[in-house]
Amino acid sequence: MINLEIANTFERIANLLEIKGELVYKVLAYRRAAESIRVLTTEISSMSSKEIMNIPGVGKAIAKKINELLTTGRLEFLQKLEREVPSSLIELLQIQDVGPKKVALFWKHANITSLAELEIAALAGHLRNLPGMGEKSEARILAGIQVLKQHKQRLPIHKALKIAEIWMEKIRKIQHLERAEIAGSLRRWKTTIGDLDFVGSTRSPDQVMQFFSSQDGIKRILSQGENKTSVECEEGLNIQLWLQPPERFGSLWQFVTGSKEHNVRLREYAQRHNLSLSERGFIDQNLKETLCFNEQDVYETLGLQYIPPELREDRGEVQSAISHNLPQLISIEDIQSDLHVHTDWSDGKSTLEEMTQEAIKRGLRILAIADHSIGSPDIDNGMDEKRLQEQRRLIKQLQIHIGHSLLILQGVEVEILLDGSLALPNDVLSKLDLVIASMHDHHDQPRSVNTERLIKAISNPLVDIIAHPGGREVPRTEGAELEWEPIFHAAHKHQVALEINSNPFHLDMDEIRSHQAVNTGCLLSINTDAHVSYRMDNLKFGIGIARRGWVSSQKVINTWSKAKLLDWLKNRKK
DNA sequence: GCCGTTTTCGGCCCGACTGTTTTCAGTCG
Repeated sequence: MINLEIANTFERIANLLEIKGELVYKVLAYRRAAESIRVLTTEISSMSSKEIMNIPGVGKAIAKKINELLTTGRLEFLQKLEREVPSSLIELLQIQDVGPKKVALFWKHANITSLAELEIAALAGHLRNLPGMGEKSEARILAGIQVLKQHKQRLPIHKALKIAEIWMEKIRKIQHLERAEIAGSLRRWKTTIGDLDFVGSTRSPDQVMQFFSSQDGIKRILSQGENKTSVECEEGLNIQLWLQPPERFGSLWQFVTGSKEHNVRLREYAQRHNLSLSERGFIDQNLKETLCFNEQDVYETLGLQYIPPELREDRGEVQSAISHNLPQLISIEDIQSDLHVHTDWSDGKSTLEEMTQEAIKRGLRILAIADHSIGSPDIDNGMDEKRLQEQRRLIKQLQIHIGHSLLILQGVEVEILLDGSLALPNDVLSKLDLVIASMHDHHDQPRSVNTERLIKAISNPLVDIIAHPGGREVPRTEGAELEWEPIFHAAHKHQVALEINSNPFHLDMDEIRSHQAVNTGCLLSINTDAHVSYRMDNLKFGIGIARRGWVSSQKVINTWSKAKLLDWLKNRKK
């Protein structure tokens, strides 16, 4: 059983216990354990019992359950729970404004156990007579069911960012608003975004909220107050605007940026120092306030190192900030090269010249052209020996033409075949400056087969980078199932860099794998995989993943100088 | 159910908003 399955099991237990009406702290304990396990960088099945007990949020009782899951694949506790509480109730928790108490109410007072039954009851007006319910609540629930039925998924980050930028512009034009910023999971660069959060400072909150909720593009107002207003926009996304006066802006921005789990951890730490922390600032036991104009003031008041938004997920960042031990995260300014772009020589839309000009415009020092090889699925004009030679000649000419500011390398994205061999022979690959290997099909093989296939490619001494190792395509497929640890060890041993692909449809490896890879000693490469010149702008998404994965610049070969990178390429061929 | 710079027991983050209520429970982030 893999970590994800174990984490999902505990999440399921938490949901069922919550509906059953179990003590909230017990529910919370299962949720915390589930989340720690989900982001663990080692497979639990390979851990000792002592190591398992060291997982944050895992104590005696949960460790015992993990052990039962690992040895039998089942859990008696969960099976008993499922006999008591219908599991079809869990999906009701996804409805807006429906929590565990309401679910239990519908179940116990109206014998409702599914989404369909709830909708029928709401349409028939049967919910309004339940204790604590009324017509308005019934209508809200019906609206919530409609939203859920529209299959509303979290948006990929690049789409959310586009919508957010439009709204940010609208919001900044509102009068009496002194400052406005993006917060929430978008500021933390999460791969998918559920809703948009904005924060602002003002002394006239009523007027600002009035302006905000009367903007074009709003479908309905979910709630409106002077501190917080929540609307659903026409794109189907919920948008929140939070306001505080300027002297409280820092604590507000910190709070709304989240994550919730990070904030809980931070507030617990504040409490141990006899301070109560909220979006309004700090308050001590004598009710004396400490206000935070800037976000940094929040962490400084607690004596902590400043924690960048991307790390605020309660994955040990507070502990590291206490000991002033946070990593120096990579930033977009550190990047000197893009080592994986395509041109119209294969399936790209831009020419060699256009890609080169774009790289110069972006201040890059090195650009590697890596068109698809023959043998790649859905590519009609994959590169073979002859066309690679031809392209090489043109690259040389282009290099002379543009001078020394940018070094153009000739690479290839060679297809990893089903048996792990490469689609081009070694004597062709050895003439190139850089070799990227990747697999684009047959992801549905068993985990061990996929793993072996990838490791065979990694072991080829001519391979420098493995691109998008898992092959996920958001949201179409999660890609190949892999045993990551042996892959990391092989990549480390053969000094092959693993890619963080910045294309928002890939973002592969993800942040957890990236963290794990670096911990195993692997080198990473962050590339755009741009198929048209302006897509080099996607780099920011790859950087977001790396920063969320605690990656510092030394581990990323794209931050290296020309000399260092060329040295590495030369030496590893030996 | 977890956990400890007052602790192996008694806590466990905090405020905003809504709706159904006459003072609060539920939900959310």
